[in-house]
Amino acid sequence: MKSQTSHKVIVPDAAGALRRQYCNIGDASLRSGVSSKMIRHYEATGLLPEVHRTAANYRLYSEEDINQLRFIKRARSLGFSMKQIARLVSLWQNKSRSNADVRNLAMEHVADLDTRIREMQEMRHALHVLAVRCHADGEPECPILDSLAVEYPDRAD
Amino acid sequence: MKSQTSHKVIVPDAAGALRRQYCNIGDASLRSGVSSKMIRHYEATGLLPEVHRTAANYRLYSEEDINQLRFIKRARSLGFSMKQIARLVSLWQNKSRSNADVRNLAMEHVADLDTRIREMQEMRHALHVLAVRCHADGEPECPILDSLAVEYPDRAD
DNA sequence: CTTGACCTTCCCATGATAGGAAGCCTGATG
DNA sequence: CATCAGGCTTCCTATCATGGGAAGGTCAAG
Repeated sequence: MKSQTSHKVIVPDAAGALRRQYCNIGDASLRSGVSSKMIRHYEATGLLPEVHRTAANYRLYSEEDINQLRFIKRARSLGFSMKQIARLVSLWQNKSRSNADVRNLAMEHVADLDTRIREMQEMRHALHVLAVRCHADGEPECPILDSLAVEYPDRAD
Repeated sequence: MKSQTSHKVIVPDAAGALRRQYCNIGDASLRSGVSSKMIRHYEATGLLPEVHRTAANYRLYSEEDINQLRFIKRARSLGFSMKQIARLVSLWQNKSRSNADVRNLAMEHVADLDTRIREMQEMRHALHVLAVRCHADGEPECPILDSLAVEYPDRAD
């Protein structure tokens, strides 16, 4: 069985002592708010390091690992992409990072959010204008459908 | 070869006459603004009917087909999902539809947009607050990372 | 020893879109 | 008529973040 993986294996002898510091993926999930599925996925994509394993191949998470999961969780809740989060984690762990780099990353994401918010507000506005023009009286006549069905524009967007 | 498909085949005899009314997928794409890829995809998922084919199995699009593509294109640009668009198309083609149904569908989507806009505005706000607190002076000290790295919250979200 | 709750890996699905390969068809040119 | 470009066909793959589920191994309590 996979003897050439790089993570350290916690041998049974040491299990008693180490169980106090390490927890299984289920507990890591509970304590971080990240599902076990996603924890494994983050590991597979390199966002998380390969953690320790028991002799039975169970993953073992340290406090530090769990803090990293929480970091990722919070970054996700701010809408950062996985790629951005990978950069954030790397900055976080780099003691000689520049806070300017972090802020640039954040502002890049803010600009991205602004774009998407604006697009959705435009959709929202257009739709709402159509909806208030609709009598909604049970008749087939409907300005919303009429607007979608305009015939003339013979050009690609 | 696939003799049991349901679409009508335009036989070569009729080709001359029908070429004036029908166009290939590339032209349909240009005239509707929907990529050929997506036109085929919409057909595969049942959003579009199976169109006519030439004897060589090329798809042929009528004016009506192209209008339906434009309808879909505009609904997409308003952010409706494919499922919602399927409902919209079906209402559009139902001459005894109720405009109340259409407006309900639209308002459902408006509510959805509102939710997503609000979520993104909250992210945007939180991030911006952090970003303006960051000196961005090249030092490692960074309130953005600090905020992501808070240690205490030992609970699932 | 059995049982149930956990863990492992592997595969599949979502939704809308795009890229690409391999092969056939068509129209225009030499 | 032969050829060549470009358009068409189908089929497979990828994206992004997430989750569902199967088949099988592990562990602790009874």
